[in-house]
Amino acid sequence: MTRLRRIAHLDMDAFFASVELQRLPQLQGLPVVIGGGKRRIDEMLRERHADLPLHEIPVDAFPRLKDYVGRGVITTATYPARQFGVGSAMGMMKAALLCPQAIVLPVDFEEIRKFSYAFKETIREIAPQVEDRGVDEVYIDFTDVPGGQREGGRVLARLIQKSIFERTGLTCSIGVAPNKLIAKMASEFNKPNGISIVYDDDLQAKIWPLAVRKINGIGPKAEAKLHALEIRTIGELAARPAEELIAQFGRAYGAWMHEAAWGRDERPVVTESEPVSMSRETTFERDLHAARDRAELSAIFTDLCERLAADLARKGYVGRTIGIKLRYDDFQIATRDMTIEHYTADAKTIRQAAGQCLKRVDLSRRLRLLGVRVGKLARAQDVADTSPRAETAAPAAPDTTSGSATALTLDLFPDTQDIPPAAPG
DNA sequence: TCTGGGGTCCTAGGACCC
DNA sequence: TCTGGGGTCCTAGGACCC
Repeated sequence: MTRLRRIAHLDMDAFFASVELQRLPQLQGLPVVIGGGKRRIDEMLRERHADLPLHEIPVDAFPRLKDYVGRGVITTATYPARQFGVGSAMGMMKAALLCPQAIVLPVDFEEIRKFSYAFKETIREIAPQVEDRGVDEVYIDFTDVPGGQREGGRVLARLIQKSIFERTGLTCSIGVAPNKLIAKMASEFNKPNGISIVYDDDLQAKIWPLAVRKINGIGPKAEAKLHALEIRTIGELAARPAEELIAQFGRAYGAWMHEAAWGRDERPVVTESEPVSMSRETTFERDLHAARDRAELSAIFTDLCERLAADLARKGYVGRTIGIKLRYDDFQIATRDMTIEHYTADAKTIRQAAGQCLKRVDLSRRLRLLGVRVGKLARAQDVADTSPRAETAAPAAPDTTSGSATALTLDLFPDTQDIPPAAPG
């Protein structure tokens, strides 16, 4: 029997919300959304109901969307919440209009990581070729796994679903297809807790009727442009000559689009990869101005650098390109970066370089977000010269640890005298 | 009262080198 | 006083994804 290439895409169902519902079964069946602000609602609950275990806290005690104030977006909505039109990436304020009675919970990253690790380990024990696509998604190469060919992959998919449920209590949806592109689309066909098997021959019947936006890699911009060309479905995309798409979208993207519409994708399942960059960013509770809110911004900036340095250290990486990101009140984004001579994971070095970058952007406008990024990463152990000392190693340099905090605070958002005051409003 | 935070990859121009 | 290519690195922005 010839062995077919069988690739699975597995997507956990409403992952963030489902994880919470493991601890809070009394919310089962209710509209619940995860996301939003930085307040620890679960901690508030625990304070107020310190005498009760989590699963006994009355449903009435949970905060509702209509009471929510803040700038967050929804990370995940339970299926009952989705009935109201509430979904991922929607602003909380808009969601509150659609479903005011929905319960709001914050993301518990620690818990999410535990469940993420658990379901991925479960999969690897059955099928070792797993590609990480974030906390709640993976690709799996079924091709050479025992049973991976039976019923086109359905038997193995069922085994994985059952094993994940037994270990975590969570459900997932799986698509199995000849490649990653189709598998990704297929995993959406029978959500939640579904399995969907697609063969090469199913292209016309199952893929071509779908909207072009269903292709992983066609986003809102490309979709709008395709619509302007009267291309709405994948079939309509496939009907256009590659040359036309290349003329419209450029050599690489146009050619890729054409291949995607014909269901062709040879990308392998990549089981290991190295990070390219790490970053920390934060959206302020209210827009801030470099001159007027200098102290506040400075403190936030330092905190971002320190957290980023801690991330790098914890994961064992150093980097050479240090950059900043701003989002202005009109949502326009500006980035600046610079590459330094020596790899670093040191908070002060990062802050110093990022401070240089800040001097090169317009700080007269109100800011909504500030971010710090380190790129050009290398493993700390692979780079000889990475200790914080090495970066500033003037032989006789005095230890400036105690005094430098002040110096760094002063040099941040420099020359603020030159910055015109913010427009009134 | 719209619109989070963490990533990847691509493009394109300029510097600089051979 | 005119005119090469190729290659790599750096930087800024943007599309897209989870």
